[in-house]
Amino acid sequence: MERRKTIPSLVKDQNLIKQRRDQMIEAAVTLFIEKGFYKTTTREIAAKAGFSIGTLYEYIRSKEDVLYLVCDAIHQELEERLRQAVEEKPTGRESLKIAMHRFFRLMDEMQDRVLLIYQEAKSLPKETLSYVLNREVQMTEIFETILKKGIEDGSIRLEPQDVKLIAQNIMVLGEMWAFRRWALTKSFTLEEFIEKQTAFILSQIS
Amino acid sequence: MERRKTIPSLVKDQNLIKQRRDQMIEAAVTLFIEKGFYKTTTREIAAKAGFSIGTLYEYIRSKEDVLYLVCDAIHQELEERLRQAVEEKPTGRESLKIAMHRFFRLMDEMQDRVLLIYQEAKSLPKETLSYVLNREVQMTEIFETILKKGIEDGSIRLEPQDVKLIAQNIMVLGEMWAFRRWALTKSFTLEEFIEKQTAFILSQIS
Amino acid sequence: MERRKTIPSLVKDQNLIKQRRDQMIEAAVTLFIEKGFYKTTTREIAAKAGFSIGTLYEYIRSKEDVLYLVCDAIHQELEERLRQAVEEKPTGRESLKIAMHRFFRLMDEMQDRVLLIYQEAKSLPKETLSYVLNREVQMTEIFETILKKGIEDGSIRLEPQDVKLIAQNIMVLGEMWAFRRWALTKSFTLEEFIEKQTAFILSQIS
Amino acid sequence: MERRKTIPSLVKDQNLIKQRRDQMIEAAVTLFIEKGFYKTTTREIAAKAGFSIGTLYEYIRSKEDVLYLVCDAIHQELEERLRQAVEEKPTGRESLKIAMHRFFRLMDEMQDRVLLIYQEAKSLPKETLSYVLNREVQMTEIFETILKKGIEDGSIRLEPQDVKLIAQNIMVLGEMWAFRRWALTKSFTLEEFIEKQTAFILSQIS
DNA sequence: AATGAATGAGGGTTCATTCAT
DNA sequence: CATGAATGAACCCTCATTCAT
Repeated sequence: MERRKTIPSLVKDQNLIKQRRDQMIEAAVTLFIEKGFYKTTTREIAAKAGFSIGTLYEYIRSKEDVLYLVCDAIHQELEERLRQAVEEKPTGRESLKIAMHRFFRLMDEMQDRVLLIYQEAKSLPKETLSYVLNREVQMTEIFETILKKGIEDGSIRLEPQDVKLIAQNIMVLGEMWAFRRWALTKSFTLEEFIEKQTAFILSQIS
Repeated sequence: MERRKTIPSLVKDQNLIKQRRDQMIEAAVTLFIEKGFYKTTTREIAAKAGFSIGTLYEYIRSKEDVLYLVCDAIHQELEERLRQAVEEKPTGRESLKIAMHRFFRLMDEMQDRVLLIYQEAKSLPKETLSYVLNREVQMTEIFETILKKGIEDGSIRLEPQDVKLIAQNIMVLGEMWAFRRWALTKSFTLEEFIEKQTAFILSQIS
Repeated sequence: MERRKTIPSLVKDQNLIKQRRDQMIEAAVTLFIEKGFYKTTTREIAAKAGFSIGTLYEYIRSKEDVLYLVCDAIHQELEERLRQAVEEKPTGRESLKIAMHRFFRLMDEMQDRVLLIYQEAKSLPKETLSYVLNREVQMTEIFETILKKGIEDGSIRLEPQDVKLIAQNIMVLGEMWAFRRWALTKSFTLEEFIEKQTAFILSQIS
Repeated sequence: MERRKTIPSLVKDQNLIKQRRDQMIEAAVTLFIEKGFYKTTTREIAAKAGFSIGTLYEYIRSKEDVLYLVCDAIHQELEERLRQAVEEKPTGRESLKIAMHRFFRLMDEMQDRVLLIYQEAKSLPKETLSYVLNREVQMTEIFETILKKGIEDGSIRLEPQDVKLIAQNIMVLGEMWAFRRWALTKSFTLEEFIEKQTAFILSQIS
C-alpha cells in the first residue's frame, strides 16, 4: 500500500514546518476552491498564507506539493471525522445507521473541500495520486468493517463478497450530496436525503 | 433552461466548421484525457487535429471554447446513446432494467470521456458551465420518465416524490463505475457489477 | 521633388481600381480615425469597404499601401479645397485674408482627417513618407504665392526671405485649430479664432 | 484636473522602481523614436534596458504603461526645463523674451522626444491620455502667467481674453520647430527662427 | 530562516498575407 | 476578378522557480 508521502523541506525545525504548512494549506484550500488549482498562483498562496514567495519554497519543492498537502489535509480531516463518527453501538446495523448519518452530514459540511479533491487530485503527479486514491480505499474500509461486524452479529444480512460493493455504494451516495447538491436541494432537505438513502441501503441488507 | 451555446467562427462554411471542429474535438479529447485541459496547449490540439494554430483560431475564439465543444460533444454522445438504449418494453420495470444495463455499459465504454467532463467542466466559464450541468439534468430525466411509466403501469412501486432521487441514484451508481473502476474491478467484472447494482435499485422499487 | 507614388494592383481595369480604392479609403479613414492605423485590421477595412480580404489584396500590396492611399487622398482633398479657396482678389492682402479664412474653416471641417495624417503618416515607409511631407510643402507654397503677389502689388510689406516663414506660420496656426480644438473651444468660437489669428498674421505684414 | 497616474509595480522597493523604470524609459525613448511604439516589442525594451522580459513586467503591467512612463518623463523634463528658463526679469516683457528663447531652444534640443509624445500619445488609454493632455495645458499656463504679469506691469499690451490664445500661439510656434525643422532649416538657422518668431509675438503685444 | 527581485520558457492569441478554387 | 480558408511568425504577458542578500 502507498504510504503517506513526506514532502522535503529546506527548513529543519519540524514545528515550524507544521505551522507554515498549515498556514499555506488553509490559504490554498480557500484559493483552490475559489479559482481552481491552475488559476491559483504560488504568489497568491504565499500572500494569503502571510509570508513571502521565497518562504513558501522553503517548505515545499513545487506547486504540486501544495496540492498534495491540501488533498492530504482534507482527506485527513475527512477520515478523522468519519472515524469519530463511528460509534460503538450494540449492533453493526445500528453502528452503520449512525455512521451513515454522520458521513452524509460530513459531506454536507465539507462539500467544497470534497469537490476540491475530486476535481484537482488528478493534477497530482502519478505516484502521489495513487496515495491519495488510497485514502479513498481506507475510508471505504471503515464502512466495510462496520458491515462485517453486522454480518457477524447477525444484524446485517449480506454476502461477504458484496461487502465492498455496498461500502462503495455508501461512499458514492454520500459524495453524491457534495456533487449534486445544486440539483438535490430542489427536492430534498439534507435530512430527508439522509433518511431516504439510509433506508435504501438498510433495505438492501436485511 | 440554458440552451446550447453557439460558438462563433470566422469561417462561414457551415460544413467546414463542422468538419474542422470534429477534428479538433477528437484531437482535444485524446489530449485532455491524457494530460488534462491545462497541460494541453492549443498548439498541440491544432497539430493533432492536423492544421495550424492559425486555423484553430478560425474556428474558435479561445481555448475554453475547445473545452466547451469537447464537453458538449461527449454529453451529446452520452445522451444520444442513452436514449437509443431506452427501448420500449411492455412494462416500465422491464424498460428500466434494460436502460440501466445499457447505461452502465455506456459508462464503461466511455469511461475516459465521462471522467474528462467531470474533472474539467469546472474550468468552463460560469455561464457555459450551467449549460453543461443542464445536460446532466436531461440525462437524469430519461430515467425519471421510465420510472414514472413504471409507476403508472404498476410495475414499479415508488412514491412520486422519490422519482428524482432514484433517477439520480441510478446516474450516480453508473458514474461510479467510471470513477472507481480502478477499485471495483478488483472485486467485480462489469457484468457482475451491473447485475448487482440493477438488483439493488430494483429492490427499492418493488 | 518626390512625385506621387503609383501603387501596383493585380487588377488591370483602371476604373475598377479607382472605384475599389475609393471604397477602401473611405472605410479606412473612418477606422483609422476611430482606432488608429495599427489597431485597425485589414479584415476590418475590407469588411467596411464591402468586399473580401482577398479582394483587398488585389488592389494593394500591403496594409501600408492603404495608409498611403488614405494620406494621399486626404492631402489631395485638402490641397484641392484650399486651391479653390484662393480667389483672385484685387490685392494680395485681400487674397490672403480670404485664403486664410477658408483655410481655417477647412481645418475645422477636416479636423479628424488632418489629425489622422499627422499622427499616422510616420508609419509610412521612409520613401513614401517623403512624398507625403512634400504635399505639406506644396500647400505652404500656395500661401507663399499669395504673399509674393502682395509684396509685388504693395499690399503686403514683408522681407522676401521671410515669405516662407510667414507661410508656414499660417499653416501652423491653422493646424493648431485641428490639434488643439479641445482647448481652444473653451475660450473661442471658430470665427473668433479665425478673426484673431488673421489679424495676428496681417499685423506682421503691414 | 487629472493628476499624475501611479503605475503599480510588483516590486516594493521604491528606489529600485525608480532606477529600473528610468532604465526602461531611456531604452524605450530611443526605440520609440527609432521605430515607433507599435513596432517596438516589449522584449526589445527589456533587452535595451538591460534586463529580462520578466523583470520588465515586474515594474509595469502592460506595454501601454511604458508609453505612459515615457510620455510622462518627457513632459516632466520639458516642463521642468521650461520653468527653469523662466527667469525673473524686471518686466513681464523681458521675462517673456527670455522664456521664449529658452523654450524654442528646448524644442530644438528635445525635438525627437517632442515629436514622440505628439505622435504616440494617442495610443494611450483614454483616461491616461487626458492626463497627458493636461501637461500641455500646464506648460501653456507658464506663458499665460508671464503674459499676465506683463499686462499688470504695463510692459505688455493685451486684452485679458487673448492671453490664452497668445500663450498657445507661442507653444505652437515653438513646437513648429520640432515638427517642421526639416523644412525650416532650409531657410533659417535656429537663432534666426527664434529671433523672428519672438519679434512676431512681441509685435503683437505692444 | 526569510525575503523578494530576477529569470525566461512557454502559453494563448492575433493578423497580415497567400493562394487554391 | 472575387473569395475566404489557411498559414505561422510574432506578439504580449504570466508565473513557477531560484538565489543573493
